[in-house]
Amino acid sequence: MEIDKRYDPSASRETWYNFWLEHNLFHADAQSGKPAFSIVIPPPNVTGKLHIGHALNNTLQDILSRWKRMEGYEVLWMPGTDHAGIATQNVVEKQLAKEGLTRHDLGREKTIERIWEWKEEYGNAILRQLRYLGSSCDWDRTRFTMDEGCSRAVRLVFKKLYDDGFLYRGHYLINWCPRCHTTLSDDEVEHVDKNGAFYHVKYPLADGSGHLSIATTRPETMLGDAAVAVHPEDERYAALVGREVILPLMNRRIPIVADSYVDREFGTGALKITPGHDINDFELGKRHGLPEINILNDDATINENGGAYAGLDRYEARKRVVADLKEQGLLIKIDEMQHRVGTCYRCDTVVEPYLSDQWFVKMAPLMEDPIQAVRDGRVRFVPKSWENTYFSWVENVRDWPVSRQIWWGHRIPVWYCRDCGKMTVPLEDPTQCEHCGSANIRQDEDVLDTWFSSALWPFSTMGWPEETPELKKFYPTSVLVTAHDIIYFWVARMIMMGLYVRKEIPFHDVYITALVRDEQGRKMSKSLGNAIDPIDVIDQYGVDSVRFTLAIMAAQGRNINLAEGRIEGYRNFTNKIWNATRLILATVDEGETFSEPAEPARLEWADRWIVSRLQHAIAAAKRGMEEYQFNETSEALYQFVWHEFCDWYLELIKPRLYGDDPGAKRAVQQNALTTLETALRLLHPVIPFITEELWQILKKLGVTCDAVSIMQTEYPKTDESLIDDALEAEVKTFQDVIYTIRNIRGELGIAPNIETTVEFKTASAGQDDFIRAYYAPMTALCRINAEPRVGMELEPHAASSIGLVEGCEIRVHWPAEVEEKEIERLKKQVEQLRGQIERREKKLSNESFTAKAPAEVVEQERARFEQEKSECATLEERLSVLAK
RNA sequence: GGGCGAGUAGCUCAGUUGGUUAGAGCGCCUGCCUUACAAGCAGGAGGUCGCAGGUUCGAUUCCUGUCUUGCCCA
Repeated sequence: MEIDKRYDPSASRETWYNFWLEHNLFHADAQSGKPAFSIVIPPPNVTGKLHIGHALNNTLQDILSRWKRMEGYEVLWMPGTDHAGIATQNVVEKQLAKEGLTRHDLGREKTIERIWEWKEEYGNAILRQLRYLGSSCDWDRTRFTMDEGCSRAVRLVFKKLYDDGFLYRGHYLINWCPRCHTTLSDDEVEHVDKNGAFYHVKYPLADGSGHLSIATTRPETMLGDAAVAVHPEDERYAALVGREVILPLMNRRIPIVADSYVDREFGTGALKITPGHDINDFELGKRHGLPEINILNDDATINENGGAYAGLDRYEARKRVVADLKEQGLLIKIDEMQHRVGTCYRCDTVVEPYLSDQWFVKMAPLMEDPIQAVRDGRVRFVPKSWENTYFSWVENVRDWPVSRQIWWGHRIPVWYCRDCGKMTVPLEDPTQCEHCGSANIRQDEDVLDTWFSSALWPFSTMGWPEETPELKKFYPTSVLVTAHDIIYFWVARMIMMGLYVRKEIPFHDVYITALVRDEQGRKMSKSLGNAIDPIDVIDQYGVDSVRFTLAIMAAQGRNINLAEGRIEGYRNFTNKIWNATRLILATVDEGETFSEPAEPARLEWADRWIVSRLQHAIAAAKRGMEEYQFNETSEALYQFVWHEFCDWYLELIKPRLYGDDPGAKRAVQQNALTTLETALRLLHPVIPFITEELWQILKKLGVTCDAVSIMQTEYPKTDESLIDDALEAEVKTFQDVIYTIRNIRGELGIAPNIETTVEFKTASAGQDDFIRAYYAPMTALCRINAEPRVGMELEPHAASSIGLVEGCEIRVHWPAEVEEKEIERLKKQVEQLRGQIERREKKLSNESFTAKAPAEVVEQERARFEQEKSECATLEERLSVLAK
């Protein structure tokens, strides 16, 4: 039977993904009697494109899902997207701009319609890309944060929070993006280092007796200054506290206050206070009862409070302010300074602290239970160290501003009465004020932060508030797989909402993946051009190779520095599996089947050995899966398939596969095929496509169970009775003999196609038997003379090299001209051995070692020491014969 | 300034009750188109495990300091 010389991953990907879909194999049955395993996908932005981080994250979720299915669980992997308020509205606004329109030209309703249209047409590209990756999500259940069910959940939770007193409206300083025209929560602001200037300015004392020097990086905000603050224990300024200065340019009298917030060492030790435009000043202002003066419009131009500067853009205003100060002789100096500037995480515009009316969620009381849930292990972070990150946020949590001044999203369900001024927060849209009955009401203009709906995702996707079969079966979910950068944004808030709304944690485990960076450890970004596009590399190397690479690199660390070369390396691995199968199949006749197990009597040591090794591989793979050590699983399987099954087993059985004993051939085919089939099942969660393709071929041969797909088969279990430690040790010795002979041949440059004579001067009768028993495979694996020369009393042979395995002298004969090479080789080995002997001797003569180290360690050392000494003596003797 | 990480082969990464000669992939060198695979086979070179102390019979591993570096926060 013949298959192609190379594996074609792209054809395979399409064929088998469609096959799984046709057979509905990803669908989770909420009525199933099997134990449940569930994952909700971290919903990617509906505008998103699959990047390598998604590829990693979803590969791992898919590995877990496929593995658990094979372990007999009813698995739900819930897919979906989030509406990504700002990002999505931006996309459509850009479209409108091309038509010369703004959203205000269109109006709210029409704009939202346009966004829906866009979403329907282009929105779910990323879900198609997840299919490309092989994700076994239950697509029938695909959800969207703005679909009817999720929106209903948002509405209910909002009302519950309001009724319970956890929502309030406040005039607060928030982060404002002047470009997106919206509020950002603290964690949507990224801080970047920028080169700026540090301006030293004179503020004259009101009584004309001199001036105070203040220093600022943002001189334009002085238009809104409400005070100057100094440290209460700062002797330089002690006499000035309580007096006033004249605010330059504005000619306003403002007080000098004392507050320990001020850092005496920094700048001049005197700080201008602008409560309307700096969060620390805002808090300081509250303490001192200072006015909050807002000098900005929402597009970051100066408003009427900025006097002569009204109408200027903030940066233009800065220039003018500085120029005017200079002209008036109030500018002392300008230093260069690096400082951190908050920018919008979506558009990189510098954000402004801005006074605004916002809805806030009171977080501290809601976070008490989430803190406890992680403390007592109801929710477990893997790796555990991420708990620190979680705690550092939840224990210092600030109230959560949930208003967003955009149109795309869940509109805040609050109506204000123009007559009585009270608020109505109903479940259904109202026609009148519930307090005074007036119809003169208006709905809040803002929408909710996208993360508000994301926080409900684990239960809103399962049909809450209905107590659906899905909720009963699959909630709480088993594990959440996500990256560390959204522990604040998302993970903590899901735990909070789960506990608040359902009195239940949303998931048991939180597996935090590493971040994928480029090979130099830099963030992958469009502007650097260092991003690896998963779709590109899937097309280039095949999806299984990409998945295997991500899995084997998914150690529990912080970063994965991904080099494309590694994908190529693991592409070769998939091809290796393909060709191993090809080798066996080539020996199978057309129409032949293998539904019977091999007859044990016809099997040989090599067969029992590979089966024994397989048990170790199964155990390692399972351990890795259970502990989220996907790299361990992948590594163990790679090692087994390539370096044990292919390198040794297949080489060892070739004589039988190609031989003329039909009974032996059939038995070894059976053993090889079942071992291969087991390996395919072990690998399936990681590399689903090639394993399915090969498994289907084996199925036709009757090697497999009769399941429709490898997806439905059982994940292999270790059978302890098949582990044969004695045999494994014996084979290890056999391999050492082969390595020794190959090494000598290689070092001496004896060509592989030249047959050499090798003789074995054994150290015991048992060794004699061993060499004779394994002699035939030795001839095949390292081209040695068919005639065994074995014995304890062999005469020395002049033209030969010596290698030693467990005291047995292995003499490889060579033609005279390699004598010099042999001397070199021996010298190198003797030198190495002497070093080791010296080190060990030192150790053994150290009395504190022999006295304090465990007896078995000392014994082991001593045995090795004796062994090495005797080997060294043999080689030295040989060297002296050759060198004379 | 505070917190959390990282530093192991030329590159990218593994490495736990502390104990042979520290591993893998890629790259490199030598030889092979050996009837599965040149995306392959066989052999080889390459590391004082960032640096300095400490604990220990013994440290890549535990502790302290230090340098470099990444991320988060102020």
